[in-house]
Amino acid sequence: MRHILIVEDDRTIAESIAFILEQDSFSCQWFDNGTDALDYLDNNPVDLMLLDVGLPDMSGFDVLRKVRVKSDLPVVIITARDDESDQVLALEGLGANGYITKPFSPRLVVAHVRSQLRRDRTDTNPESKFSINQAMQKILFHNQELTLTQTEFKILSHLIHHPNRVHTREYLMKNIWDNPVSDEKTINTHIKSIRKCLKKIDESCDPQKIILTNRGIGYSLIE
Amino acid sequence: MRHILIVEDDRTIAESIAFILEQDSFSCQWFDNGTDALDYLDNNPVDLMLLDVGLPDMSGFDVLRKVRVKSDLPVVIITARDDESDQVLALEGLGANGYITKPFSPRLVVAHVRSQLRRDRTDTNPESKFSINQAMQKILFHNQELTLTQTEFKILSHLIHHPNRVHTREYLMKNIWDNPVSDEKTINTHIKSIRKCLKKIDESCDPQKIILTNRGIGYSLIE
DNA sequence: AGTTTTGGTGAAGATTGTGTGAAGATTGTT
DNA sequence: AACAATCTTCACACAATCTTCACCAAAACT
Repeated sequence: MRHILIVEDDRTIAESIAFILEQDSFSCQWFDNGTDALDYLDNNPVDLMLLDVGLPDMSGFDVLRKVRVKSDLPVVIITARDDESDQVLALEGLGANGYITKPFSPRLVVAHVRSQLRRDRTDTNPESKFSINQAMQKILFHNQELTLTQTEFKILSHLIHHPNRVHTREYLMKNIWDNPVSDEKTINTHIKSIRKCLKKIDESCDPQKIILTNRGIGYSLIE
Repeated sequence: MRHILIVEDDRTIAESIAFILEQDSFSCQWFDNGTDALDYLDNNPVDLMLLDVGLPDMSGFDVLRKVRVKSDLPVVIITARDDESDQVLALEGLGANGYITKPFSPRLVVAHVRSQLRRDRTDTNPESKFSINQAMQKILFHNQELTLTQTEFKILSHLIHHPNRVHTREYLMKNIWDNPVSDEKTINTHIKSIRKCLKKIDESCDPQKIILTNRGIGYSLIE
């Protein structure tokens, strides 16, 4: 569960944000001033900070400045002032990660929070045995690199991006080959080599249980 | 140098964004439609995508959807519609990373771009075997100077600036040559000479392990 | 059980990509 | 203009990869 730190001196706003975030299975901690929030941050694991600019003891920008001395924590600014130069300052000068102007709906806040945390999730997705490094065109399986050919890489990417879902041969053909090959059996062969690669990394695994054959339809990757 | 993909059908807007980003030492590639942009994305290393919603051939949201099938590339939406539910959809439902509503100043765009890219910075890497002196157009390898021709310098610079990442031949062609040469094999030859230079400095190294060939894709430098 | 359909497998051949040296073209210098 | 340095292209050899195919195994259906 992700833990969100809310720094906002308007109790009503803070509570409505907390309420909606908690419904979305985040946990929240609220402070109405910068000092306490910074203190809390020093001693508690926080995943993201929602930070109002207008605080009683110091500006939200000052809070952000102090946070940035120590960490890269995602910080989303909340403000009543819809001033573009403020936004530029926050995002570029101070290292904010997002910027929401009041009035806003609670859903927008959740959207921003999710958007910021999305990357972390994919980086370290402990549930999946796979991770993809698109830039390097590499796929890790149990944190070990698979040596795949380009076609194999494309097929496995598709499966990983939509796990637990059947990919028909027809679909794979259309999406992986620019000018589709004539024989659908070709895919069988590629799946075979992918399975062989998996087996090479983890001798004890059963590749047919990881990449499932859906008879008469296609293949699917099980998480 | 970070490479930004701009997808925007209004030429004036696209050019002003590109201009300001290039001043800020980003490199840009512009397309006025989604199809071409997606095609480009398949074959080129892009660090961030600026995506207009109103495109001639498909909605920006559709483009984003297709991008997300394959990658976690940071995507910042640009739109004329200041509609909160659109923003929620983009950020939460489709996985956009940022959202800018028109009209906006170029500086705000830069701020968003910087904000998104801040996290994965790899500027000063003390572990690298390479160091670049841009002003002198010199590259040191194990603290010894490489004697490179101008083209070789440009290629190796690109690789060093984005290590652990595949550079397609297409990408290198476009970014290194002003008027691209016709034959992609030319790159092979330059890579060959760069590898030879490395070998000359460090007899014991394996240049093919340092500059990796990614068959069918391109080359990448391993750190 | 026998038959039919579908998937798995390995191997062969076709296709494509890569490394290499050398030749010719281009550029820069004296 | 002559020369040197550098860049581009090319042809060839070789290696990796893709596709196809024939054959066998497994499952589904009668």
